[in-house]
Amino acid sequence: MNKIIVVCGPTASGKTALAVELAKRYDGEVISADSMQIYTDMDVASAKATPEEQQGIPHHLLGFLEPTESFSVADYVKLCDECVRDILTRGKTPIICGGTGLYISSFVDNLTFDDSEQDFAFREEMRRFAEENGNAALLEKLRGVDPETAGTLHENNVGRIIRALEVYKTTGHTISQAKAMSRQTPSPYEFIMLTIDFEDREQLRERINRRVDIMLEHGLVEEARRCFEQPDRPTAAQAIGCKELYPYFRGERTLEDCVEELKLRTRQYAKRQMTWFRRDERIQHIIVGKNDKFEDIVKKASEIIEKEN
RNA sequence: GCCUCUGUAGCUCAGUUGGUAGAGCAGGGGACUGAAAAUCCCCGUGUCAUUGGUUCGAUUCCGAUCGGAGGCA
Repeated sequence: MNKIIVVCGPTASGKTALAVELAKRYDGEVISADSMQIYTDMDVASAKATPEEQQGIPHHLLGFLEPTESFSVADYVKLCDECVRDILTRGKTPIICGGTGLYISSFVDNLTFDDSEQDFAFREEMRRFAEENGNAALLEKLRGVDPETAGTLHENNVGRIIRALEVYKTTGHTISQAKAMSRQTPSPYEFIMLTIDFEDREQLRERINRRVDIMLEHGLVEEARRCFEQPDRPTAAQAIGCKELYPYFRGERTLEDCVEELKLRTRQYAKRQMTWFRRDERIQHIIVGKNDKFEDIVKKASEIIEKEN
């Protein structure tokens, strides 16, 4: 095996189990590609592989950062690369597994991020500007310095507009230029990319529902409460499975209602993930039929891998 | 039993002074380069409960029937 295996797909699709099984077959180690599993104290909500699920296979980039810390794609790409090098040096197969499309494609495309800083004060200033003058005015501001990017953004996408302005302010070049520069060298690695898809969307819906129920049994409420009581979590607070329970902690809604909301939000998230993975033509789809067992999925994956390698 | 209100998109409801209807949510599709489990964009034909009547024309007015809610006995 001289290629890197990537296992992506929507939440609750069974990526973790598949990655571990593939690691056993191809002498691999798993590198997580998940923006929430990087954190400590998010084990249940982020569905981090438990020691039993890991089955002795080494897992990287899981739970190494305090939830109060912020993190970015740039950090991810750097850390992921370190893991890959390390694993390859030891003669093993890296298996990248996760659902954060941005992280995965940034690594696979070997994006290079320059040293531009994040300027939170500037972001705040721009946010206020938009509130006072309207989103359209903010977009016009961007059009003045980077018409190309401005043309691709909708005025309501304030966050992206601000980011584009921030790049210009902190680096002097536009985000369009930065994008072009970030793609100068293709990845030195070769990848076999797999995603798990379902014949019928209802299958995934059922898996999601079942998984949320299991999370509750595993202490999701207590974990979410810790998140609720520690508000200074920049990224971690966005985790699905935490914020949906806040109305319950505030006494505004019943736990049952919040759990329904959580399932709904998870389904919607899964849909966005599928959109992401559908777009990338390098990704090969493993279609899971209604009667397929885990072994069938592993078999389909192995066939693709053996053909590609 | 009588009276009142009500029956419109999967759900909650607008609306049409009579010319076959539209929001939110859900759902579907899409975008995505430093907080991405986030952020944002696009997509609305449905026997207007059923059935008679009035009318050029009824989802809209009138009657009956069948659901639902409330009130009085």
